[in-house]
Amino acid sequence: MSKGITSKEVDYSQWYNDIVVKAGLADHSSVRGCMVIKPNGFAIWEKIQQTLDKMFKDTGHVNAYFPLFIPKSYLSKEAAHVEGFAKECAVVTHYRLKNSADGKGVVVDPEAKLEEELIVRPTSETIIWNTYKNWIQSYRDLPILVNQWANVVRWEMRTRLFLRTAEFLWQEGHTAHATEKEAREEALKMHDVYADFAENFLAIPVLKGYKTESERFAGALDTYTIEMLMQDGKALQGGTSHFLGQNFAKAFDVTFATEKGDSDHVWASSWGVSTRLVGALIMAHSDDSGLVLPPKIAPTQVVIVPIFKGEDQLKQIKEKLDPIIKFLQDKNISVKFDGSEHKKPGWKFAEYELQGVPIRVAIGPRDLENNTVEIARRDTKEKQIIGIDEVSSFVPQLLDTIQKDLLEKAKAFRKEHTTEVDTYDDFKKILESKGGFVMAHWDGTAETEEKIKQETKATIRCVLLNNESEEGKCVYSGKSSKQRVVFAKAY
RNA sequence: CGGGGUGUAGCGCAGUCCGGUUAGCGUACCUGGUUUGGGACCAGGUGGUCGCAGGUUCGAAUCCUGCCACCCCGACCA
Repeated sequence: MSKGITSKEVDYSQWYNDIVVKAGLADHSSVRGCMVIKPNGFAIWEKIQQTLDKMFKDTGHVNAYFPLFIPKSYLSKEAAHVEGFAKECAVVTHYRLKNSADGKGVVVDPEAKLEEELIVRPTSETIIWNTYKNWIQSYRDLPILVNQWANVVRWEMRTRLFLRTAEFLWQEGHTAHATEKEAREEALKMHDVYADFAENFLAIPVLKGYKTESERFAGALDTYTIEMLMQDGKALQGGTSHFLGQNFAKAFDVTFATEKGDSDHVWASSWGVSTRLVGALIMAHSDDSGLVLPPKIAPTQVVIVPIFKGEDQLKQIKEKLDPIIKFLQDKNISVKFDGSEHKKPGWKFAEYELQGVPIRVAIGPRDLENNTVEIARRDTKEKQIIGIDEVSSFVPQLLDTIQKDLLEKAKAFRKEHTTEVDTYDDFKKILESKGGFVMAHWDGTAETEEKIKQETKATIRCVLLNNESEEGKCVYSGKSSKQRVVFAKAY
C-alpha cells in the first residue's frame, strides 16, 4: 500500500479524496466549492476532450461558443427549466466596485446596479435558443448541430472534487431539427456516442436507459442516461442526452417554414458530459496504490525508469532506448523517460503507480548486460523480464490487453453487483449489504418512487432501453408491473 | 439554516484543561557526504502576525468577549 492513501476498505470517500489530492489531479481552491484542476488532472480531461471532440465531429457536429452570462428573464421562459435550476444560480447584480469609505478595500458600488440581473449559466439552453431564433427561418437552415466546450456554475450545497463542484467544465451539445423523429434520433445517437466512449475509452461499462419523470432534466421530454457502477456499489450518472421536444422553441418562439410552406416550432436535443467523468475514472478502476488509468485515456502511457550510477550509465541506457522510444512515439504512444537524478528508482515506481501510468519499463546495469528490461503493468502489478528487442512489439500489445482487461474486470464487478429482487425486504437487504444495481418491479408511480427514495435512499437510475417485459408485482406497493427498473444508491 | 468539530511552519499534528525558559514533533524544503533493482541514511540548516479584533494580567497559543473561515452529519442537489 502506498504512503498516505487511506485504504478503500477503511474509508471509501477518504480514499477517493486522497487519490485526487496525492496524485496531483486537483485541490480545493480558496473559493468554496470550487477546485483547482492541476496538470495531472487536466491532462486527463484533455484526453477526454480530444477523444469526444473527434467523435462529435465525426457525427457531423461543429463547435461554437455562447456567453457565460444569461439575462435572468431568459431562464424563466421555460417553466420546468427555471424550476429545476433557480435554486442554484449565481447572480450578477452589479458591474463596478469602488474604494470603501475606510480606505481599506473595495465595496460594491450601489450606483452600478444592473438594470437586469445576469445569471452565470448553469446550462446554456436558454441563451442558445434565444440565439437560434435568429439563425433559423426555413427548413433549409436545419438541422443545427452545435457543441460548446465551456464552464458552468451550479451553486451546490455540498461539493466533492470532480463529482460535484460549484463550477465545472463540460461540453453541451444543442441541436435543432425540423422533425420530432430527427431530434429524438439525435438524442439517442449521442447517447450511443457516450456509451461507446465510456466503454471503449474509459473502460467503464454502462447501463443505457431513460430517466423516470421525476429524475428527468428540467425542461426535457425524455432524458437518456448512461449509468455507471463505482467500486463502493454506488451508481454514477456518467452523461445524459435529452430530447427536448418543442419546449425551448416555444419558450423562445423559434419557428421555421416547412417544405410545404407551413410554420412549425423547431425540435431540439441537448446532451452533455462533464469533468465528473474524471471522478468516475478514479472510482471505477483505482486501488490503494493510487490511480489506475485505462491506456486510451492515460496522458502518459509508458514511463521508463532508468536505474543508473553516474551520467555515463544514464547515457548508455538512453542510447539503447532512444530508437525504441521513437518507434513507440511514432505509433502515437506517449512515453516518458524519467532520467531525473534527484529521486531514487523506488520513489519513481511508487509515484508513477500513484499517477496510474499503465506500463512501467525499468532498465538498469543488470539489464544492459543481459539485453533485457523489466516491464510492469499498473493494473495487476505483474512484472516480467523481456528482451530489449521485444519491447517495440510487446508494449503496444500490452496496452491493448490492459485496456480490455480493465473493461472486463469492471463488467465482472457489475455483474456481481447486479441483483434481481422480488420483495421489499430483499430490496433493502441487498442495498444494505452489497449495494450495486437492484433490478426490481415498480408500479410506475412517482409516489412509490419517492417513498422508496425516502426509506432507502435508493433512486431509480433508469429504465433500460430494450428492456425485456416481464409480468410482476411492484416491490413496494404490490401493484402489477410489466418490467423491472434499475434502482441504486447514487452519487 | 439546524447539530458537531477544527483553526499553531508548505502539508500533517502536539502543546490550550491548570497562563510563566528561546512554541515543539513528523514530513517537505536547502547544503554537504555516503547511497541508488520498491517511497535511502547521516550531519547541519531555512521556515511561525499560534485564524482575526478587542479585553484581563507583570506576563497570553493558553483565560474572557466578539467576529471570521473551513470540515463532518442533516436539509438541498444529480
